[in-house]
Amino acid sequence: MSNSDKSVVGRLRKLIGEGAFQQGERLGEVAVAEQLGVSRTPVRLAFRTLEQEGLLHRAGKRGFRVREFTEADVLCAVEVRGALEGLAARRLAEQGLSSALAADLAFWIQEGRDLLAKGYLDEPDIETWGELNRHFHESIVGSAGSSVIGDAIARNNHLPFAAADSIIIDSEALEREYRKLQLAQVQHELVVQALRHGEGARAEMLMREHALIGLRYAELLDVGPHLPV
Amino acid sequence: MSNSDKSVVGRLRKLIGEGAFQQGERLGEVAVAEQLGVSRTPVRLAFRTLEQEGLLHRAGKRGFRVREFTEADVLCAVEVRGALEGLAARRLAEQGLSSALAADLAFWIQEGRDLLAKGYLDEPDIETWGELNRHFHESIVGSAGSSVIGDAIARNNHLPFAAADSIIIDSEALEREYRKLQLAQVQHELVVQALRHGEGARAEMLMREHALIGLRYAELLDVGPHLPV
DNA sequence: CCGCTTCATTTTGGATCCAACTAAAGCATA
DNA sequence: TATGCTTTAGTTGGATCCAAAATGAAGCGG
Repeated sequence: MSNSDKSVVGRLRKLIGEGAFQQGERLGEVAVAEQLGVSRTPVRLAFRTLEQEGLLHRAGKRGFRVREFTEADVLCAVEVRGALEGLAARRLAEQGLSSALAADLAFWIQEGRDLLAKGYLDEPDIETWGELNRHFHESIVGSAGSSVIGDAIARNNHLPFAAADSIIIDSEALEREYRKLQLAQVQHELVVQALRHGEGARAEMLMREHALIGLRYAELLDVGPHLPV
Repeated sequence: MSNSDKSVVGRLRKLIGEGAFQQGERLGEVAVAEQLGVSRTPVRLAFRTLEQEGLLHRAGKRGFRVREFTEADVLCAVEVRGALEGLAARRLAEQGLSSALAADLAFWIQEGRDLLAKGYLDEPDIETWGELNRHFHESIVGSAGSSVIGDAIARNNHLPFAAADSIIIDSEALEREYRKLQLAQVQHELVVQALRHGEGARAEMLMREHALIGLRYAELLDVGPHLPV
């Protein structure tokens, strides 16, 4: 809420995400406060927030430790997002798309088509895709009839590797990323198709699969064929 | 971590759950601090925790408001738990049950059978069922290979109506509750059966359905037949 | 009469102080 | 030498103080 408060939480989140602290390292309030140049109070507040976000957890009776993540945790966090976004998609399909939402989704679909139409990817496209991808996912989750799902996803997304916009990993291999985004675009369009037809189960499954694109699609794309789109 | 800190969070959680504050009511730090007889500091810490738990949310640029819940939110929170527990069950089925876990689950299944064997329910049984139900669910979620799912469920369970042990609502109508627990027991046993056979999809769906028992089964049980168990 | 600006009150954020508790080191004794 | 107790340093929680920001009201001007 306040500038500094947010900034302390944000800066710590960033530092943890960047691996500035060792996994499992004990964080003392005074040490962190000095490192960030603030007093203990905002750090204490931030620790509570970060604890709930899952980035820190209590170390016995005193202090906090940096949460350590295994590969299994990464996969699990992605699957959790898939399960939750899938739930949102199912609910949306079952309750029926409003025309406003249908138009909204169609707009982001078209944005994606436009982005990919030129047949390759360059640096600024990554940011553009991130934006439209975020809008697309937020439109679906935000229209599921309750903010509870969105909140759960937001909390899960605090794990740095779980967020939906962590698709782009390698900005060096833009050709592979282009093919990945082609697949993502196809999945987006299929999800919208399912939503339009009220196919709840299909929308859910497509969304769950879509969540895995950042993890499981890389090996396919190195050797796989180009998609005819 | 500290007594008072936990107690402030816990007391506020309880107060909010009991509806001591009006939905959407603005909570001032000083007011709450005086009401609880502590200084502002622990209240400020507690507010951050409760915000992350979803019980409070920021009111514009100043202060927090009590989160207001609609019926749709309640249903959604239960479905979220179902989706997450279902995910845990699926993963568990796919990775295979350890013999230790199989024994553990079998134990809680047997506890459930013993509890229901006498053919009716009395007051202390409610607490007993709550215990074994909690153990059963925790065993599954805690063995899914990562604490990420469990954390997400724990955060969701902070919504007072979403937790798995909020099945028992009406301790006046013990006969209906007995039939509800019979169904819950059957579902537990079916889940374990699916887990044993590695039937991931079935385990997931059973778990998701099981989550709805507190919401959607009441109307059935008023008029429905007794189960032959 | 309406709108903008300014001021005062209220509320929150940050810093500091003190007390309580924890963990570890050191000492003594068996 | 090992075990157990005591002491001590370090860390965290709670309270209070001060400053900054925001909200609401009052006053001024168009």
